[in-house]
Amino acid sequence: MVRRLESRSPLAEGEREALLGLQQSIRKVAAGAHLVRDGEPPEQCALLLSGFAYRYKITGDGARQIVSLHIAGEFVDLQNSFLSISDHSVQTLTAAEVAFVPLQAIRDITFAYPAIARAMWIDTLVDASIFREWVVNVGRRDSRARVAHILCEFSLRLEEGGLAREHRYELPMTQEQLADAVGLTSVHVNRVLRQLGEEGLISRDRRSITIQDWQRLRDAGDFNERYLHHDGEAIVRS
Amino acid sequence: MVRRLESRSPLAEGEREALLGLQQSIRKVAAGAHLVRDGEPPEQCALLLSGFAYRYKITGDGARQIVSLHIAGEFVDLQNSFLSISDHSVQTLTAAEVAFVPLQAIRDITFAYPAIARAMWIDTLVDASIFREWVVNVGRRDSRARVAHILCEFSLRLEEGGLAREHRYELPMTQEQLADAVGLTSVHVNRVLRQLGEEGLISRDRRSITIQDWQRLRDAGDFNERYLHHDGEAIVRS
DNA sequence: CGATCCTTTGATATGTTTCAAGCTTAGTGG
DNA sequence: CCACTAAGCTTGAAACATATCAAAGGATCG
Repeated sequence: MVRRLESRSPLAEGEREALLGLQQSIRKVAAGAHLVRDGEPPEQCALLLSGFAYRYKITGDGARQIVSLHIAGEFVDLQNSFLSISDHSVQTLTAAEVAFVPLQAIRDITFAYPAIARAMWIDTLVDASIFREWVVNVGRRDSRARVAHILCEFSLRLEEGGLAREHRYELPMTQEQLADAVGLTSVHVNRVLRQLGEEGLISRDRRSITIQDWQRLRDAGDFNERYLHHDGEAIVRS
Repeated sequence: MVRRLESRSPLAEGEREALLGLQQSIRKVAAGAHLVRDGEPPEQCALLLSGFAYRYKITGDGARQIVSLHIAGEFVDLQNSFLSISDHSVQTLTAAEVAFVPLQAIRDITFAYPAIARAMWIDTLVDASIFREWVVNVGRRDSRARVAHILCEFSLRLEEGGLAREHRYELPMTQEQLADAVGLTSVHVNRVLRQLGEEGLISRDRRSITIQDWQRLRDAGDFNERYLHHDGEAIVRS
């Protein structure tokens, strides 16, 4: 599990063992549970073993902006691991299994094993790349493109994680949550989804999404997967 | 110079020397020069010694979104340092002095000195925190709040860098660039700036900004500096 | 001092939100 | 297992914020 994530960057030998030996407690948490709370000092670093979670911030007038979505196999919390106060919250979207590792253990292991530090660092750099793309999505694309873009992103990430096949996947988000991820209203997201359906780009059944025409959805969403840095090629070797 | 940046996290002894000994070439570059180009493999890591730069992406229909602004003393390029293809471009805003360090040297030094790796990692985590805040800014705040927010952010960051005093600073951006940073039109940014002026929150003279009423601008921009992680307290010690 | 880039302003167009209501689905307790 | 309830989805009509278009006025730099 842990290793799967680290496969982005060159794995070492003894380091895997160190990773596997990390002190951890595995817990099942309910949907809607908070893994990180804005304003509190992080104490644990959560790794999602199953389920979904999202990262969000609340504005002064109560609006929510979701700034990222996380799927099984991802570290939810390296972003906070060296900052003493969280600047955002993380909440589960579904019931989930989570491995909690004490932050101190993360700090120790990264200090002792440069290759592990590097792998985790790279993981946070990829997160940052996705944040940048989301700034663009929300800042410069119209509603149709925003929704199409995020559907493309989820499709690729879920397939990479083995959670989708053939451009079909379960997306356990309400339309309101989707709206909060793309900076729109749930009402408008609903209209856009309908429109994408009518155009034959996607079809939906409850929370399940099927991308019927990948190429056209990709175009509609101005989607280029480079920012996901998925291909092993995208990562440095030395 | 280099050390100043590293002061976020615990400085070590021999490590400073290693940092200062980094192979580098210092060059003056003109305004508008590219330090990083989208789609190309990064080869150097640029540290801004003076001047300003911004990070941006272009959408399929040619719109630009600026995803971050960088000021003297900041690493422009750690974000790419372990990814083999850049997912965005970086361009100078003004004439600037830049120290270029070969990426390989960065990779080597971070492998050899865990404390340096950690300091740089933290630097990229703070960048990521700012990206998140920008997602919120552009996704969930109206035009007035967006502009007010970014003016607050610049004020604090410039003061932190010794480039502003008393809430007064030079902001070497055109209104079009500002617009591309907040996801609006330059026309609309102009109107908002005028309005903020009329309300007595700011005053402008050419490219110089004076925040006349910090508290009210802060409120208008829904600004909370926590995400900047400026206070040394915000960083981990062990 | 001429030319170009930037700023400013007005009028109109448009995309998205807001408000409101009806409908469907999933969950819960009797 | 059905009935009830709450949550989420869907749709329409009107309001509003921001974009677009257009043109004039300033500033800056050879």
